[in-house]
Amino acid sequence: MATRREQTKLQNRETILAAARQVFAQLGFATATVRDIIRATPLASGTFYNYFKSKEEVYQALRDEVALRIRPRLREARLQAASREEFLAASFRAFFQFVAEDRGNRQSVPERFRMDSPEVLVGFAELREDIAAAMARGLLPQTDASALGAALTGVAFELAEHIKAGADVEATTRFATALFLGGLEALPKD
Amino acid sequence: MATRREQTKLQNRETILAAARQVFAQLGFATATVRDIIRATPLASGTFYNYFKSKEEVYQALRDEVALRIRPRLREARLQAASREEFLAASFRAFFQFVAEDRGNRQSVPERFRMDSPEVLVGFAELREDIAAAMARGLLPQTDASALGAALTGVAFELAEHIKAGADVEATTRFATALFLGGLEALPKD
Amino acid sequence: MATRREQTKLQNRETILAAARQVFAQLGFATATVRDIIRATPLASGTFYNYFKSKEEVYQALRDEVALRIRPRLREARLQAASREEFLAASFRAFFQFVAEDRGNRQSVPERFRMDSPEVLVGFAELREDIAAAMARGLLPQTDASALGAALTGVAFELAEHIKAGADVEATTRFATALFLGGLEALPKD
Amino acid sequence: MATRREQTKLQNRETILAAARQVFAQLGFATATVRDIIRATPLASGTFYNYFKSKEEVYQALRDEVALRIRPRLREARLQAASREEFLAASFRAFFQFVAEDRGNRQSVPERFRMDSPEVLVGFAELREDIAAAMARGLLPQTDASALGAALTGVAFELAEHIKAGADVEATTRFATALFLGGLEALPKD
DNA sequence: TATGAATGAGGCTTCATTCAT
DNA sequence: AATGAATGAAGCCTCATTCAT
Repeated sequence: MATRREQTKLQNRETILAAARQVFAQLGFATATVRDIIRATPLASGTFYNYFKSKEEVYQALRDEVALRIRPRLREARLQAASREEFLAASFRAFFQFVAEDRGNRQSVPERFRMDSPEVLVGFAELREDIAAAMARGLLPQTDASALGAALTGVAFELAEHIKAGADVEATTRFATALFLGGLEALPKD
Repeated sequence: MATRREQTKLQNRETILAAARQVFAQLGFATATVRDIIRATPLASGTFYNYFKSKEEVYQALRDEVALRIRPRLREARLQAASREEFLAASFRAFFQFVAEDRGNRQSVPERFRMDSPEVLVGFAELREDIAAAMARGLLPQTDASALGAALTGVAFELAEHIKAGADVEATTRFATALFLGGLEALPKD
Repeated sequence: MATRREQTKLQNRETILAAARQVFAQLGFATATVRDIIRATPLASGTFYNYFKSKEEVYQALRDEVALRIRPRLREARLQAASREEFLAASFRAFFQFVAEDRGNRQSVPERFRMDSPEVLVGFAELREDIAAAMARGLLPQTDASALGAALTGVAFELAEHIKAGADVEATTRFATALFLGGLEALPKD
Repeated sequence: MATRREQTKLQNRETILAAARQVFAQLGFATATVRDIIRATPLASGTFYNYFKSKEEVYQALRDEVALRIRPRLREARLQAASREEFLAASFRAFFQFVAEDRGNRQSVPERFRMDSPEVLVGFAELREDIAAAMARGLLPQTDASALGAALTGVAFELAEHIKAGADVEATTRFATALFLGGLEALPKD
């Protein structure tokens, strides 16, 4: 039974997370303070600590949320791909769509290129695995998997900024896909 | 002869900048404090303020230094390019070499992808200009210049991490160059 | 039948007191917090306040318990004494035995020489009365009753530390008794 | 050269120590807070930390001061003693006089019977040594040195309370001396 | 009566900055 | 110009206590 109290608890947690999202987006993780988060909330300072032990912990929770939403989508896109084009297009599209959705509700990746949290690192690890698997499947050419991963990531994140600024998802996906489709042919073979 | 005094002044400025470089590299910009910088210095706390108004200002100065060293090299590489391949290869090589040099003396870009300082933005602007010029010159195909700039930037910065981790400059340059050389052909025309 | 409820109440009170004893013994009164006590309990924080208004009040209650156990014994020992030696020996023995018992079950006086709680003060008052009575009975010489009380108390408490550290009750009693037996003869008469 | 600044520094240190003395005396060590000390001072909160790292450190400094003043006096009294009576009387007198002096300027042993600081423990160790030496010299009878030390200490501290309350130093010294002079004769021999 | 989340005062400490020397 | 102590705002966090359920 979801009693009133339990509801309030969930609500408070959400309130704090929402405030943290906003504050991190505005100030960046390192600059933001727990106080800033609390101030962006109608709650008392002590209440924060009933839900999270520290700024790090909220951040973690936020990250987990984001990663939980995006990672499965990316994975699926990559695993289901039947052709090289699909592999690339589906991946970019999934990512850009995600960013576009977030554009509205500000649930987004707080900082441009803050890519060292555990969750994100797991995401990168998954990408590397999937690239290796795709190479094995013949979907991608045998080349430096690590460099290829970096290139894909770099282009994706950098174009994501365009998406955030209002660029079209499909057009951007086409651009990135074409770039790699052509580029992969030319890459030095391992 | 005011020279002695002026020398000391320059020296103190350098002392502070060196300390700041070290501290930012170790703690990151946001975590580092003015105190940390002063502590890494034989100078007194008040002295810091004779040279810089705040942590931000030292950071700025550091950025300027870096940009001053890298930007002309990039510009030159791009302007002198006689062919598409040279345009790409020379740019990537200049950037990766710069990063590789910094690898040693720790003068490096403190944080991964902190690309919002004025100096860096100027760098981006220059890139956009040069891409437009290259398109006009027929060196690059007519495509979305902004997206292309983003893709180049993304790949460059992301592969720079590989360089920092010890990857070979020439091999990495070849990889990035081949990727774009092939990719550019396939890009949707504007 | 309100008995069940009353039992629970008593039980909760005991639970809290036991936790407080443990916590005070470990952290000392001033360092210990109400939270610490609650944490050492299966009860909720609010419940504490159904039984005690504050940390001070639990402490008081604990004191009262201790005093309730030791004071009658001391009183009886002094009142029943038929000779000076018995007066001294029985008093010391009663006190040292009590301390020795506590040695085991950790119900002990948490802090060395915290002698300002009302209950303890009553104990001192009783001592003074009994000394005066003993002087009247001729059991003790006519001397400064207050100073004598202080001396007895000082020796008793200080030797109690030896008892806590494992010293023998009888030997310690003999020592203290002999000291005062001899000393009383020599005291300046009032 | 004692520049103005150095003087101010010394003065501030003294200001803090004085405030700490007062605060500890009033609230006890554990209850007192750094804030309390600062508030008893015209200084800013941060200034405290220019002089002491923590409450513990001020306390230590205070202890050292007290111990530095009383310990040599006690030592000398005991070492110079030519007779048993002198040994006892000089010791008690030195201690009671010290307490009496402090009565006025509130520099006193802050808490009744807070006898576990390092400095105080050194004082006890010295007492034990001196008792052993006095036994060797024949000044004190061969008996349980540790128990004797405890008895002396207990009587001294407890009677010190009388002194603080205004009792006469000489009379109290006579009382304590007589007690032990008589008592020592009667003690069980080792 | 028991619960435990919410509250906000208040503890400790570090920080950027000023300013007398 | 250099110094470094003083300042007090502001960070983090824990605490005692209340109060709706």
